[in-house]
Amino acid sequence: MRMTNRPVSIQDIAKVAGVSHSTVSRALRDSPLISLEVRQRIQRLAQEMGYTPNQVAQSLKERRTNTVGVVITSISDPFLARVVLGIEEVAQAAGIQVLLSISDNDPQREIQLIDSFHRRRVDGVISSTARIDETHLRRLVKMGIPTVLINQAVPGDAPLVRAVQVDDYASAMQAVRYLLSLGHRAIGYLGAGNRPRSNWLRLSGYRDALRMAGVSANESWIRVAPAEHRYYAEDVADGQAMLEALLPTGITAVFCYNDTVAVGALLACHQLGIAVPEQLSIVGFDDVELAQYVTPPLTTVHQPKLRLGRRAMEMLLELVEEKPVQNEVLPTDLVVRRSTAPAPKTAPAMERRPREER
Amino acid sequence: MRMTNRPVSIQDIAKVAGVSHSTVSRALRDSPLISLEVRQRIQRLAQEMGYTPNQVAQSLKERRTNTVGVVITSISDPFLARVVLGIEEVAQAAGIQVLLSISDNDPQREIQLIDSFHRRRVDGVISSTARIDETHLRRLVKMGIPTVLINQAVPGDAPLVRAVQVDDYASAMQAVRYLLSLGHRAIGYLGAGNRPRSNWLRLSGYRDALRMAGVSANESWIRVAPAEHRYYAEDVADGQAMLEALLPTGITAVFCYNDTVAVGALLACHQLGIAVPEQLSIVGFDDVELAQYVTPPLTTVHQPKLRLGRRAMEMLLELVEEKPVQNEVLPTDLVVRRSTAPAPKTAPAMERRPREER
DNA sequence: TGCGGGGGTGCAAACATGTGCATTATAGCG
DNA sequence: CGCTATAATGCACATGTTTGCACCCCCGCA
Repeated sequence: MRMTNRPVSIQDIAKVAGVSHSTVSRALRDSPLISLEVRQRIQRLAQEMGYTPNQVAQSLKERRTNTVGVVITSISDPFLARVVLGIEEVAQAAGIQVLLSISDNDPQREIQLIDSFHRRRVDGVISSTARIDETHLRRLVKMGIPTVLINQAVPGDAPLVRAVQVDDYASAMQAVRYLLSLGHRAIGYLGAGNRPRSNWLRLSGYRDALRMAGVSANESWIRVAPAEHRYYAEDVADGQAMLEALLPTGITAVFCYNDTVAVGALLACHQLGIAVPEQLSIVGFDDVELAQYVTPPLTTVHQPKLRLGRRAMEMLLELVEEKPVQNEVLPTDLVVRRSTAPAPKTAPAMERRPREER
Repeated sequence: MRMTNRPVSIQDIAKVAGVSHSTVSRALRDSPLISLEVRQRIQRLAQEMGYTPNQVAQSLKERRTNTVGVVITSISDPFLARVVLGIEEVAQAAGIQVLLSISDNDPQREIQLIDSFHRRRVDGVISSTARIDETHLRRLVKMGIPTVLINQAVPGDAPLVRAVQVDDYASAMQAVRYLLSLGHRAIGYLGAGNRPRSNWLRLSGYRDALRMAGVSANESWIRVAPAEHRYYAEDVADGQAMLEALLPTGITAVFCYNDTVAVGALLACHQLGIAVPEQLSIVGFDDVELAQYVTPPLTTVHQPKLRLGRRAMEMLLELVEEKPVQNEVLPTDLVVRRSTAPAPKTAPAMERRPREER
């Protein structure tokens, strides 16, 4: 029946108990300096009065907030959702709070977010935004905020910045080699220009796999969605449009930047009456849940999304504790489902037959 | 070239400028009490020294943290992802930070999270967890924390608790009536027991729609996944299993608790060789992105997910400002895609034909 | 010259907590 | 009986910021 709605402080308890606030503070932390009797009385009192320690005061004193800032480009991207889940899991276990912020790939906003994190004195930052530029990183470094990057390039000279990654280049290469092993030669690439780094790495893996197999490069097989596209939801539409534009080149398979683009491609095939995988094989990247549920289920490169998130958080905690920590590269797997098949004997999938009406 | 890595405070600036820290504080907030000359000099100095105000100290003083806690059951649920996006959007615009926590539908953990929010002195809480029980709410109320619930029941006696909702009952009714209008009579229901309230409401809408159409109730048409299932990802498997169990009852259509369950049902049909919508019509709920991308695209009840999130945050802000705020119900739409068709003339979809090999 | 007033600045308290040090009381021992 | 060691508690300061109030200085006016 308190009249004021101000939460109770140790001062309030001290007044009731007839001791000083220091005694209460010590009693609540079970300090042996306080006699057992008083300790128990105060603890009971705190319980009764509904005391909850004020973490902002503690943070001010301890110079540590037990929070980390997490920047992601989109929360609708199922890849990032899994990563965040991994981060959250470790964070909760360690008693630290996640400040989640969404940047929509807007550099302007990213700067604001980083400033906001600094004002709030987060203990560290995890970034899984696609194109953090050097400027932001320098900002973070200058502020002395430990930072872990997920699937991003790590600058050489930054002492408190680490990264967990996946080998985009090698993974792409493995995927394309699998298509080659199925007899495909005319293989397309559908990229995402708004993730410059990973797109470039996957594209390079694709190119080198072809080159090493003796397939002469054909630039018209390669499409990359414009970098201005900022929202995750655009990936599907991009995939559709790019696949349609790619068809006349006579490809028998496509390797896609990610599963979402691949789903777009698949959708275009459905609409154009192209049979997957009989006429066209499709390979994605990420292995998001959706990949299993489309028809046919997607062959794709599995990324250990939960582990990426978990390790990022673990590394960040170690960084905060000033332990030495190394950059890490986690392994991927090619998971073969039903969207890929041996290359058709006949000429490429150019003849469009109208889809049977239902 | 600071040696210490402690961020600069107004004290530090004061020392350099040869004034008191109060003067610096006022100067930085552009107080007319300070002479223009000094004000500008200090502002320039602050800039040079890389000063960033310490928000935790401010929070302590102002008794306001500009943070809100958000509890959701799962981040992988695309419905919640959109809701969170709406929340974030409004929050960022208002300069407040979102503390995101995931409960995995674990009551134990939810209590911990609410305590953690209280310790951190969040200004308010938004909950979109499926089965917050009275206990938690009482806790929040007793702490005097303004709270907005999304798609949850709002207790009558709680002054600082409001809700934004969708009319589950009416929406379900509308969906089932649509199926009835297509000539379906044997209509199944696939539910989710781990969302007791909304599941019950949707089930009731389903029941009443049938009853009002003069279709005699058949309890064997109704399946509800066990309440113990805690993870979002289980929805798909539940949908698959339940549909398979339902088939022998001779239904020609199913209304599903949400799109994810519906996708499970769809998947089961693909595997069992049942043509959708020719042999079986499927209706989902939520209208998540995925609903458009499966084949055939799902007919579903559209929930205004972004708006739910936005309004929740807006209402919370008003609540914090001690303005009067009303509970709200947002409208839904039935969006008809290609997973529904008139009821087949022939007997129900019982004859399973093997799926053609590919 | 003395006084009032106003512009400009500093002091100190407050927010809630933690902790080194001083202080008090008590008991034990020479 | 007095001194010292020890147990138990309070004082005061620190964290970084905001703000009411007091203060100082100078100018103008009587």
